[in-house]
Amino acid sequence: MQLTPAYKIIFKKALEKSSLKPTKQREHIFSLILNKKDHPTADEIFTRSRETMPSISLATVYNCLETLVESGLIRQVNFERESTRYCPNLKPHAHFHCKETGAIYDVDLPASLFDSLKKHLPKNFEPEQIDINFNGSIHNTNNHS
Amino acid sequence: MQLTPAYKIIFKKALEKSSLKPTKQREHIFSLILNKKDHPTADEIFTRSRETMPSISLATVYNCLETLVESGLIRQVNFERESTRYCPNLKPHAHFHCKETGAIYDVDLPASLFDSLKKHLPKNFEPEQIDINFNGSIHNTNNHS
DNA sequence: AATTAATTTAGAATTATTCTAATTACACTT
DNA sequence: AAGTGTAATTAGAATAATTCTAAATTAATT
Repeated sequence: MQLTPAYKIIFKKALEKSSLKPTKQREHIFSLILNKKDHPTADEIFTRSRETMPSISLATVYNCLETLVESGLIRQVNFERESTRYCPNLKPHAHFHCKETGAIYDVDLPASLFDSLKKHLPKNFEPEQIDINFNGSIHNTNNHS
Repeated sequence: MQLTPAYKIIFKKALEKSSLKPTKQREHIFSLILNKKDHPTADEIFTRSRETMPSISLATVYNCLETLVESGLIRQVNFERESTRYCPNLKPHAHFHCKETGAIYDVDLPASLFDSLKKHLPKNFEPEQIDINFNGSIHNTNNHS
């Protein structure tokens, strides 16, 4: 679980911009989220972290996730009131939540779509973030003969 | 806190479609949400309910809200992991959450926008619901001279 | 090495929601 | 009208994700 040199620089810069320190724990958690691009919960991240960093605590996982989000390195994803999930994809995209399996999929969207959404807001509404969440199921498209 | 005759019919039909009973408590909570179009939490609804129906319990409020949502009479709105809020607006719309005041505003959107969103899904993804949430602040547009 | 500030840690506390089991209400039969 | 059965309501306990607290550790700086 290692950051590539390129990501290591991004990581350090993003934290230093808010005068936060690039600690072992923060780097560990960031690399973990980057390298397995599902959308893990804090608790899943905690469990995975312990495999290679057995001394890390759950509180630290929560703390690190918070700082990574604040620094803009990862995003939070919420579906209903399920546990918050974390996502390293910073491109404009939506999420699809399969109600059967619980899996979450990224859905890339053109930036223009986000722009046309914004046009429907009153002029004095200043959105900072737009979350688009689909909820549904995934059909099986197997060919039965 | 009374339902209009027209809404009373809608209410009964929606529940009976799922063979649920149009009870006093369910009607009370539905009318409460309809008549004050903010986006109250279960606990706020509980408090307001007790003013005119002091014997109602919090569990009943949760139960009723669940059945109203299932029957399609109201919608749930979630922001991050804040308490779930409830919304009687069934037209296609998004929500804007003011991070300063916590207030939630309905933002009407043309159905066509939801359609173009759906076009970006893989063909076998079947969305049942689409939630669009803006998070941000509201600028003051006063004229200072 | 001493000082300071930030970070991590373990465990307690919080809070929204769900669960459980008992009671009540109501429609339908006798 | 009394009895039966099913659904709904109720109070309070239980759950689970997250936050808080206070102490311990780490790292940077004098």
